[in-house]
Amino acid sequence: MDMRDIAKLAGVSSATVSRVINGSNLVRPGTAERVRRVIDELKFVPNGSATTLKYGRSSSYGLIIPDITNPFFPEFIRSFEAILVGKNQDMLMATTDFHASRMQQTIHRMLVRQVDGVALLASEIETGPIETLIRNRVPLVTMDRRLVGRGLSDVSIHYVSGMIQAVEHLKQLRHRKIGYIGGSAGLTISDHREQAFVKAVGRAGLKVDPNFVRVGNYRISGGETAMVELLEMKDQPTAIIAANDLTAIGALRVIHREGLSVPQDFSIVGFDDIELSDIVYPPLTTIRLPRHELAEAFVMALESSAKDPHAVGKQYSVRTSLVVRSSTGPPRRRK
Amino acid sequence: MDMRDIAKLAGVSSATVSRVINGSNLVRPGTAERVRRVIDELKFVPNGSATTLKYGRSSSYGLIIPDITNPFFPEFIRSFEAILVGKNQDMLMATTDFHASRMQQTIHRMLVRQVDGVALLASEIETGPIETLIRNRVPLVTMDRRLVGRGLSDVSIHYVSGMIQAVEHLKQLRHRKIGYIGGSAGLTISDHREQAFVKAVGRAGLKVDPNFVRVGNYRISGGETAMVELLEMKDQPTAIIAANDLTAIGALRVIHREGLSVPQDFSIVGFDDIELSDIVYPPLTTIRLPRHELAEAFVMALESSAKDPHAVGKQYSVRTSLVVRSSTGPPRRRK
DNA sequence: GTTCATGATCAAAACGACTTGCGTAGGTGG
DNA sequence: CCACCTACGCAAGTCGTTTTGATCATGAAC
Repeated sequence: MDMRDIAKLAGVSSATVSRVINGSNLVRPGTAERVRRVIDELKFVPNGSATTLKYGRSSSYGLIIPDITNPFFPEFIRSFEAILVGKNQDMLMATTDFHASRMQQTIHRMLVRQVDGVALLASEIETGPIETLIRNRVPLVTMDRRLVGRGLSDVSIHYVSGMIQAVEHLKQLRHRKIGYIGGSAGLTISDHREQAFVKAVGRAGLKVDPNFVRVGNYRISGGETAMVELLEMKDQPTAIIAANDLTAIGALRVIHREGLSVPQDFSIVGFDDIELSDIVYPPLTTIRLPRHELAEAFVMALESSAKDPHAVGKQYSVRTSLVVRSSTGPPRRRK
Repeated sequence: MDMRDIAKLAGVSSATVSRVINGSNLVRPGTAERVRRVIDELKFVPNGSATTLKYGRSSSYGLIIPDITNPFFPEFIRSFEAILVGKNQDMLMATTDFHASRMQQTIHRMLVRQVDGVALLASEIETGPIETLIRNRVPLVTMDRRLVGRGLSDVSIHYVSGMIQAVEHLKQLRHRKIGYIGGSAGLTISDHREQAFVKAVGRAGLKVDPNFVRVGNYRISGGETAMVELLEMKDQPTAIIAANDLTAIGALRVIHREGLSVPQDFSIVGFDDIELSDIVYPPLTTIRLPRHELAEAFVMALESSAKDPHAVGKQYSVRTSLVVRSSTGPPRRRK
């Protein structure tokens, strides 16, 4: 069943049917009504691939994330999709599971599908895939890469703002020795977060003890091993900021397992503010990364680049801020 | 850039390029190599919409879920997507957020995109959308609806098997009064779970006290309110089975908040076995719903229906089984 | 009653990949 | 040297929608 069938049954040409569907005002109301009735009756749905073929645009965006199991992403996706639905755009989602080959494959599939743009939230970005996109004039929006170019925008996260609030908060509680458990080594995103920590501590007039800075892997397990290491040290921090909430939760678990308590023995600050952070015990003080604003920035960037793929992209920024819950408090006076 | 450009540059015809891309053996290796080089150099990607238009199939499946924020779904999606990637199929994901209008819209968009089939994991299924799909000969696979037909398959979850294990486990621990916190009222999926509970309790030779059976909403909040109600009763169950893990976690939180402990005061059994259930304190004994097998069943059903959309679908089934952790134990002798 | 404007509609071309039947040039085997 | 095969080229047609310049109808103005 195609538009011509509809046209025949409604006694018009396929051009008129097209006009009705697309809301052109060059059709008499009566004719439009007649056409619409036939469409409803036959439950006709236009063939999108024909339109895509004609226009070279599919009214869909690709979304690439590393790991949908990290609760941060579903919360982002929900906002992202909701915004797109409102604009009659589809979402083609793919996860890389941290494999470069998956990334290549994914991008290829998105090109085949003629997506109007790609949102890339995976951090293990190599130049190859990016070039492929640029070459095919598909706008790309990255996260926290801080590089823009033709058809290439970036949404960076302003870690420092929230980090300063967090350190300030801990300082007021009289913490002086603040530790940090980072993300996976070798990712620029991990560097950014750590730099923000260092900067914030410096601004608070405190010192960063390199021994108190550990690496993690953005997952619970990473927080656990790092915390175990910290507990083995003679000199220990009294407060710990983690690169994300899962890492903080990992630290939390180890602390509890050792019979210690939060925030009496350690104050813990997470990062992201995933829903989970309000559920664990004690509810996590954390630096909130607003998912909805992030999604909005991505969509805005995608749209503006899709409109003019030739233009140079923009740099967007999303601020972070502290959410105080119960995992932070004054340090216990140690012996 | 299209196939003809490649053809020109490689000094062959577009037919040969097509043959190379699709791996026909009617091309001399040398020629194929030459063509491939040009493709790589120009980073040419064939236009999928042209192919889709020609063949009426898009090599992509739709996936509709109610709420991506429920950790059950990301874990499912990961498996589902991984399987599809292996088959060179794309996934078009959409969430309904429990709105019927979103569902309609979503299905319409999937029809426009010419998906080869739809996996519907949302429970608030009305007949309208389903009919639309069937009318357009798009295979549909539902979850736990237990109805099949032309182009309509179903993957049901064998709740009873795991439920019997759970009740048996509790019985051996000497629990006699087992409560149940269900899912949202009015969903067939909630009925199935509750029926499985009733059946399992009956088979264990125990009785179901209607006062011990409460409704929830598949979220933490539902588990909380139901648990509050249970705690207000004079006669209380010693063990509680929940319709899903989030519900169980909600119950857990209330119990802790009241200064009681698990499993000393209450044994708690969840359902699903989301990753979270191993993270909360105490780690949750739960009835595992194997996500990967579920995803496999869905893909299998989709493929078989896509191959022959005219045929009557099949009924698939996925078994559940108990995972014992630390939230269950012998009941404390009460005063 | 003719002309003109204008609004409504039509017919045909275009988008890009793929197939297909046929043709052909070159090479191989008998 | 004939027959056969292989590896391609060529050209046309297909998928369904949108756009275009053209055409038709209607009514108003003269």
